[in-house]
This record gives sequence, structure tokens and C-alpha cells, in this order.
Amino acid sequence: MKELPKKYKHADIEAACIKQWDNERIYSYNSEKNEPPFVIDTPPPTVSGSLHIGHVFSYTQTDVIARYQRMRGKNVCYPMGWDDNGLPTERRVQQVYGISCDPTLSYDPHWKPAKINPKKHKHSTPVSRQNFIEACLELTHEDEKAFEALWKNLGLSVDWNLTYSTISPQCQALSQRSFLDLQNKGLVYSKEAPGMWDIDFQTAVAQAECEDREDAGAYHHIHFETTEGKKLTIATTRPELLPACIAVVAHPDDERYQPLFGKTAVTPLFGAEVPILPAEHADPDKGTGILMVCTFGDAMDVAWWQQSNLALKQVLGRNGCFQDINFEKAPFLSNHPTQAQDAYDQLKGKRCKQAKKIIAELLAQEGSAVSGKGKAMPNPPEPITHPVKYFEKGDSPLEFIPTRQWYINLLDHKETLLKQGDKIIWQPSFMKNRYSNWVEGLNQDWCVSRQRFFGVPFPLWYPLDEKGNPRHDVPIFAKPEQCPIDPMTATPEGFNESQRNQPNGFCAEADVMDTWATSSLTPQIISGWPENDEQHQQLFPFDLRPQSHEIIRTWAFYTIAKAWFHHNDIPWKRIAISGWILDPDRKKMSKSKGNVVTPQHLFDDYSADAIRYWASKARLGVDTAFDESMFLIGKKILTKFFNASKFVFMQIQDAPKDLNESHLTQVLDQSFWSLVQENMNRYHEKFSEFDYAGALDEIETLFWTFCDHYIELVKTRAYKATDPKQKLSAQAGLRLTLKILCQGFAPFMPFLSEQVWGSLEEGSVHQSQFILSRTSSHSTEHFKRVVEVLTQVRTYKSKENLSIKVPVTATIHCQDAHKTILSAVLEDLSLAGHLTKVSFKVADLDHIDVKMMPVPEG
RNA sequence: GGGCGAUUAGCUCAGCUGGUUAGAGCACCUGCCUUACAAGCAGGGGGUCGCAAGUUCGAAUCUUGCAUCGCCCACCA
Repeated sequence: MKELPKKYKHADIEAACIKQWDNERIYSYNSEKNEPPFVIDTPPPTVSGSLHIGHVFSYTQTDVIARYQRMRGKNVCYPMGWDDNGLPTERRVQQVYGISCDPTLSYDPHWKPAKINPKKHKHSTPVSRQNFIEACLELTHEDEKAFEALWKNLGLSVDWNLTYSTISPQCQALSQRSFLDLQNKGLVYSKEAPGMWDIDFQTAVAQAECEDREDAGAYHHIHFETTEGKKLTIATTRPELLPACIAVVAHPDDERYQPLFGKTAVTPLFGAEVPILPAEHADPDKGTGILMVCTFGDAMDVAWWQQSNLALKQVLGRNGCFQDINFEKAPFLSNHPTQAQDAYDQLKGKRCKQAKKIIAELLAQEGSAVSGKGKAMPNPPEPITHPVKYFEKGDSPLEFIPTRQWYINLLDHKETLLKQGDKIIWQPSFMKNRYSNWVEGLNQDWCVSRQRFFGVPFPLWYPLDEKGNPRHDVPIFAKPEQCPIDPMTATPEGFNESQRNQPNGFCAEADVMDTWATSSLTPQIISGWPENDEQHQQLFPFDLRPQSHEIIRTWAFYTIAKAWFHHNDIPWKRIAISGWILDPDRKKMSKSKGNVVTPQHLFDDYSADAIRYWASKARLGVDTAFDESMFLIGKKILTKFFNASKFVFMQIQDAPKDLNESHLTQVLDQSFWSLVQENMNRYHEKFSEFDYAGALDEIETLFWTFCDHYIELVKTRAYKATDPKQKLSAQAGLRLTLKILCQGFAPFMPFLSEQVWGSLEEGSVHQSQFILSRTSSHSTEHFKRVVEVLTQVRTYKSKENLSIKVPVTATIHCQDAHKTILSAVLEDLSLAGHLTKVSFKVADLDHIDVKMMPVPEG
């Protein structure tokens, strides 16, 4: 056992604890143990930069639960993962090293990534795919070391032997085997179709990764004419897509346009003849009620095109620029190819924003109308703001561009996935609505392919026909036992490497999987599926998934979907949704807003325990504004706990070490001990509902009662009493309660609790077990009555401006029953110097009334 | 447009399976160097629980409507 230091210095305590916990492997999970497991599906933080106070907040809440469960005798399996595959990492690597990936380059084994100054370094250096991946690995490795150090400083009770990284060979193998399993079950398919496409990253994105942003736009009112010369005016926000117009539609019930249905309209500038058709989705009240359908202006265009059998007029390239088109060679694009080419050449190579401006100018020119008389757009565009779809990590609006992608079938399983959500306990329960809402609103299957580099490759190839074109209809899948496999370097069975990219040979699928395709398997990464089926059966479904609410539609949803597809089971029994940290202006903290608070200086100034105290005060799902004064409160309580502990040690230093409940012979000590039990029972009740904040309230209340009242009442007896029984009883009360407080505080303030515990007992408090449902035959009444009198004595002294130590005489008016209780214990008050010469008067009162006066001098 | 949450003391938040004078911390005021702690301790002031109806013997708590703030989803010509 170690003595407490003279002063509370959190840095010393933390350093010592981190070392001790590491050395003694206090938090290791042992699959051989018989205790019931408690398995946590820890969120793997995205490794792209640094952690901020919001991470500290939510991870603390999980750790508090983990520590509690461990002290309840559970075999806690608490891993840590790093989500290092995917776009955020690529983007950061591009910025930090000033490079970009050019897959056509060959590997340079001598190249080493070097950090650059982004202000001086304007152009990025292209490197090969393998060099790029190596740069990603190097940077993420560096970040992960920093993350681990921070988590250890925070005191997360993670088993660091259970660390994974989503780009590791093991995770890649799992991710690929998951894909092959889904393929085997008929749940995946590839399809060439218009899908959401980010023109900057040049990759497909999934529905879950899109967000709407309010953007400035403008209605352009453009005159079309029918082949019979009748005019009609359409309204559009995307005039640049005029060359891609395939039809004009209006609502079938719209009487204004009913006569036009079946007729043919001619587009201005491009002279394309397009049908005028009825369409349910046209809103008569919006714009002019009649609109052009393009390939593709929005999701509605896509849906309508798919059922229309009309030709595709793809004008936008994958880079978001108007691609080269020869109107002579594509007669369906225009009936007046020369005129169309003239107009189109001005758009060629431009992005939508510029093209929009150019086409608006062209349409506003005299003679731009179809008939050649007047302007096709006589009025200037009418500015509006409207929601536009973006990739959540992107900077340009998404386009719908036809590409071949791999999909996982979700739409056929919506009902089942909804039901799976019902089987999970959501905390707080209203968060389940977010999930149900999302599942009900799903309108696309999960697009899992990404045209990127730092990710898990698809384990497949395509045979090439005699012309060297890939046969996408008959992909060659790798065998599960071959995973992890990179089809860019591995050769499919039945071929040899010389046939790569040759006619009648094969080619690799170059895409990588969506990062969520791997992240959605975090439970399986830990459980060891599919290799370690025994462990998987033991751990699955997990006990707890902690996460934040903005990724319910991605991480939670995909994890639930995969667990259903692979195991017909839920991934975890409970999901705990943490709130957000808001800045003092109540705005969400995020890197893009630049209002992020990094935690290290807070650790130095206030201690890890103080930060944890602050995080533990917030209930699940409740957003919390960042307020530095809260850390000060934590620090104050820690100092108080340290001082109180030191004082208790002074009081009990001459007592035997084996003090136990049988030494509690005095009525006040017995009564207080009962109060401790009542408090702890509530503490455990709260924790059993994962209400750690409520549990903290309980232990804190107990702590303050202990300091303000119990210690005050027994300290004199503990060191002055002549009767050894009386003295031992006080000492036992102090020691036993301090132990309970150490345990009760341990999940929240693990460092100081460990330090204090180390002065009382052998071993770590974090491996100690709570003793539940202690029952006490003693009433708490005695203690409560004494506190009542004590408070009145203090009030009296305060009002009379008397020092606390001035003794007073008191006459106590109370019921006879209370008199019996009080007289048995008032000695404590007298001993503590609060009262002398107590006399009683029996009165018919429902409370205790104390009349006091100072002891006359002399 | 659909859904969810919040609204309680100057501030941050508990309380909400209906039940005595609505709680805590911070801030504020008064006093106290008391043999753990002055970064401390004791005491005190401060709230018609967002608004309006309803159910009830009784509503911060349940129902309905409204307002304000925030979030999720949908719409996207």
C-alpha cells in the first residue's frame, strides 16, 4: 500500500497510473475466463488529423460504462479501432504531402513521402497508386500513435491488445469475405446506371453520404416551340443541360398543356426535337408547370428517363466538364447539327457553373429563339435559393452520371431491417426514430464501389472478350480463402499473369469498396468471424454499441444490415447514442467551422479526471455546450476528495487494517452506514439502466454528506474517544465509506480513485468488485435527525455571526420519540464541539426545533 | 411537407411511471482562519416550471393546440 502524497498533483498521479495499468494489464480481456462477457463495439475514430473535445466527451461516456461493468464482474471486451481507410485519409495525405494518385504511373521504390508547406506548395506531385497507398499508411500510422497516447491520457480502459485498423490485411480479408458471402447469397450486383457522382473526387457515392445544402440558383424561363410553331415556356435552374434535353413534360391534368401532349417540341440553340409528354411528377404550381427532362438534372430526371425508353444524351463527363461531342456523328442529338455544334462548342470543357452563364447569354441574344425571331430567354434569370445535393465531404454539387457500380440490395429488405432495429434497445429511445425514418426513406440500394485508391479492393476480375472488352456479366470472384487479395497483382484461377489486360485474357476490378463496407463489420472484426466461429458465437451479439447520432444512417444502419445478411441476427443488444459538443454559441463543433477545441491543454490545466467528470455529467443523447468552468468544478471535487481521503487516513492510522462492519457498534455509524447502502443501491440501479450521469449524482451526494456531516460528527471521536469501541466504530465508518467512495468514483475518476484506493487496499480498484445488495438492519433515521439538529446549530451561529467553534447551549423541542433517538447520538455533536449542555423539552411538533444561546463566558 | 427533441433560478442542467413549501452546481449576498481542505466552510436571497385549454381531489410531470430554438428525413424543374 502506498501513502498519499502531501499535495494533489494530477499529472504525477496520472503518469503513475498509466504506467501501472499498462504493466499489470489491468484491462485485458481474457477469452478463457468464465465470467460473462461484456462486449463493446467501440467506434473506430476516423484517422484524419486530430481528436477533439467532442471525441473525449463521448469516449469517456463509454469508458465509464466499461469500467462499471468490469467492477460488476464482467469480462469486459473493450477494443479500439482506427478507421483509416477511405477518402478522408486520402484527402489529408494529398494535403500533407502535396501529392495526388496517378494509377498510370509505375511504383517508385525510392520515393518517400515528405510533408510540405501547403502555402508554398501550390501544385501536387503525381505518384503511383502503390506509392500513394504507402503515404497513406505512413501518415495514418503516425496519427494512430498520437490517438492512442491521447486515449491513454484520458484513461480509457481499452485493452490495447485488441486494436485494429480498417486498412489492415485482416480487415481487408474480412471485408472481402463479407462481400463474397453477400455475393454467394445473391445480395450484390453490378449495374451500369446513372448514379450520384462527385466530380472532384471522381467517384460514386451512396445515398447515406449525401446531404442537401441550400444554394443560390436561378429560374431561367426559356421559350421552346413545337414543330407546329406553338410557343411554350419552360422554367429550369439548369439551363446548361439544354443540349441534354430529351423531353418536355407537364402534369397529365394540367389543362394548359394537355393540347400539347403527343406533339414535338424543338429546343432553342440545339434544335433537338423532343416529345411533349404527361408526367405525374410535374407540379403545375412550380415554375411554369412545364419542364424539360435532361440526362440528368436531378433524381427525378433519372427516374423518369428509366421508364421512358428515351435516348441518353450524356453531355457531362466524369470530371464535371462538358465533354467533346460531334453533332454530325450523333444525329439524335439535334436536327440542326451545325447550329447545335456552334452553340455547344462554347460549352465544351467548361464546368456547369460557367456553362450556365454562357448558355444564359446565348439564349438572351436576339435570334436565339427556335424560329430565329426574338430571344429564347427574353427575361433575366430569377434568383432563388434551393436545396442541392452534395457529397457530405465534397465541395461541388453531385451529378447523375452513368457508370458501372457494385450495389448491395437493401430495398428488398427494408421491412426486415426495420424489425431488426426494433430488437435493439436504443438509448435514448427516441433515437430509434432516426433509424426507422432512414430505413423507411431508403430509395437506393447501397452503392459500395468507389473509384478511389486507399481502400479495400473488390476481390474479382473480369474476363476480356476477343476485342479486349471486359465481360461485366460474368465476373470472376476470388475464393474466400484467398483473401486478402488485390486483383491488380493477383491472377485469377485459370489464367496466367501474361493475359492481364489482353484480348481473351482478364482484367482486375480497379475500384475499391466504400469505407462503410468495412466499418459496418466492426463487430465481426472483434468476434473473429468467419475464421473463429467459436469466439464469434460467444461474443455475438455484442452488448453495447456507442456512437453519435449523425451516423445512425451509415454506421448503425449498415452494421445492422450486415449482421442480418451474414448471421440473421442483430449486431448488438443495445445502442447508446451520445450527444454532441456544441461551442459556447450552441453550434456544432466541427473542423469545417473552425470552432474545434483540442483537448491536450485541458488535460494539463484541469486533469483527465476533471474532464471525465464533465463528460460524465451529460446524459446520453443530450448535446452539451463546451464550458470551461465545468472543468473547474471537476477539479474542485477532485481536490476535495484528495483532502478528505488524506484526512481519513490521519484519523485511521492507528486503527487495525481489518476494520469491518462488525466494528460499527455506535448508533450514528450504523445509521450512516445504512445511508451509504441506500445511496449505493440507487447508484447501481441507475447504472443498470446505463444512466451513468444519475449514478454520478448519487455518489457525489454521498460524498458531500460524508464530508460535510459524517466526518465533522465523528472526527473528534475517531482520535479522542477514550472508549476503544467508540473510537473503532468511528474509524470503521470512515474507512469503509472511503472504500465505497473510491469504488463509486472509480468509473468516473479512475486516476485519483486508484491513488486513494492504493492507500487502503492491495491491487487495483478497477479490478475490485462491487458488493451488491448489502442490507442493513439499522435505520438511517438517527443520522438524519442529527444532521437536522446540526444544520440548525449552524444556522444559528451563522445568523449570530458566531464562529463555528463557539460552543452553544441548546434546548431541543421535539416529540418524545425523537428525544430517544437524539439523546442516544447527541453526544457526537457535543464531542465535535458544536453543542454543550443539551436539554430536551417534549413538544407536539412534527419537526425538531432547537433553541440556542451561547455559553456564558466563564 | 413528415418525424424527433428541447423550453424549469442570471447561467448550465436534474426532476417528468401525477402527490407535502420545485432541486443541484456556478454566479450573487452575509458571515466564519473551524486541528483535512480559504482553490475552504456555514448560512441566505432568487423560479406563477415557454403560452393556452383540458383530464384530475391534485399537473413541471398526462392529453390537445400554439410559439420559439435545434436536429433528422423528404422535396430539389
